[in-house]
Amino acid sequence: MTNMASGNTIAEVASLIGDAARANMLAALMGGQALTAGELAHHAGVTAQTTSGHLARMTGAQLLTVEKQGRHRYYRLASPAVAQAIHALMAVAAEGPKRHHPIGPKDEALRLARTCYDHMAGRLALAVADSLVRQGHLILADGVGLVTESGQGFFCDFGIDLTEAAPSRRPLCRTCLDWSERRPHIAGRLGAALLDRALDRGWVARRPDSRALRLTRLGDQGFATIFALPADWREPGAGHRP
Amino acid sequence: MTNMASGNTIAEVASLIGDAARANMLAALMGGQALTAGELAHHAGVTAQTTSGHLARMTGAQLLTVEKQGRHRYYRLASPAVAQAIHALMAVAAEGPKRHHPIGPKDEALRLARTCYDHMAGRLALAVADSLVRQGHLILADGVGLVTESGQGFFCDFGIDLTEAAPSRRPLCRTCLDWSERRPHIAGRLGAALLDRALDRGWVARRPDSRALRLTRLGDQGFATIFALPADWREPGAGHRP
DNA sequence: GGGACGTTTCGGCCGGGACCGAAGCATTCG
DNA sequence: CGAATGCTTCGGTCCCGGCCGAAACGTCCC
Repeated sequence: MTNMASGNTIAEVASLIGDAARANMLAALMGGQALTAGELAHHAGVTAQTTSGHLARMTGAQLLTVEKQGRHRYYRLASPAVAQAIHALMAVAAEGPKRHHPIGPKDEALRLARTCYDHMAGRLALAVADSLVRQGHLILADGVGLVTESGQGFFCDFGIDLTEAAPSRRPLCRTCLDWSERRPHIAGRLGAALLDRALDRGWVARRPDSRALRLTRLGDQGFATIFALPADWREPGAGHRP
Repeated sequence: MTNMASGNTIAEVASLIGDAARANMLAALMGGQALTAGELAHHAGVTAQTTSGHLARMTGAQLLTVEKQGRHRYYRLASPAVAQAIHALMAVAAEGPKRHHPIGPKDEALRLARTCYDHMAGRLALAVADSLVRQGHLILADGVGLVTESGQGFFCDFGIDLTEAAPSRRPLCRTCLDWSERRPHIAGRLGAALLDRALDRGWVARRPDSRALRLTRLGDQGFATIFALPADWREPGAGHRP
């Protein structure tokens, strides 16, 4: 009974995530898009009424935010902190049972390029990160990234303003351990901005019902030239030792 | 019903954490020490039988590890990933309700110096981090830290070998958002090593039943001279604008 | 050996909450 | 306006799991 404070609220949060239906909804929202109550019900595999209750509780606890639009209600994760917590739980869940590649061959598209909350992941994201490091635009070490002098210019040319006086405490460039391969890709504000620009330019497009990203013909060229990707970046092991 | 894989195991993990009694035990273990079943029962405020059940489930799910020693059983967090997940959940729990300093004045010792899983936190840790940055031994930015050339020497002199060819993928220097103040302190392997050395040298000592650290007379001197701490490092706001 | 202590197992109680069917609002469209 | 659609509220069922008392097991000490 020393300091029992703050211990119980983490239990509330965790128990909210600790239900199969809700966890599935949250995992679906890790895609970064806002989803309607109906879509979330579908992801969770429960009826609309049940879903409604779940969503009410999660928004009440500030895990989600709602935005009503016509007769739809769009839900999204309330903050990067929530995404990070879910990510951390996924990491723990993945390391428990010793099945390292049990996910199956089904989702090759996911392994190639997908969204991870608000940034890109998959081999494309790894190739981009490797490339930025190789060109000296980014120093990637020990779980973080630092934008170099030359990087500032590069990202600015690419349409990303990094100077922003940071009203938010959100880190500029975190890294995120990739789920398919085992190497870090770019997350944080920089990661989000990269995804935004790539979507703006039509280099990648979201798929309807999946976190996978479709690499367009335009993007195929664009990434290869601007980021100077190696020819074999689609290969699973590429980039391990340049 | 797109990709429901992996969603349900995170629910299992989260639901394990999502119980008040278990959450209290885990929070207690965030101190980094191994604790006996009895101590954990005390922290959780439930009987020994109940605790036993909880601990069995958590070790079964690889959240905890046990080590039996005589008639005691020592439990600790099974991995840094578990600690990180709990940390992330704490962050979410803290940002929900808008009470920023509700914790109370009681635990001044905690605010001054405490352990956070395996490294130091509190104003002492902040002062150390500030100091290392000021002296150019460390670059702290965007949620990560990089050890500079001069830092390599400094830490080596202090008894920390950083060269270790990293058999573990664990980041050398992560940062961790401090709970009392709002600034980052040093975590990761470097953070753990700093705490170890400080304990070795008798600069700080663990308190019996709390995460708070006691700063010894020796440590008072030691930190001040080796790390060149400013005179006012004990003040809550110190270091904000050097 | 006997007794104290730490921990686990068993059995039973009981409450919270996940779930669904049916009905009630709200919004959009014909 | 009425019908269709998306979502919520209400009422009721049911089961999972947290909790404790009692008792067994293992370990240390005298």
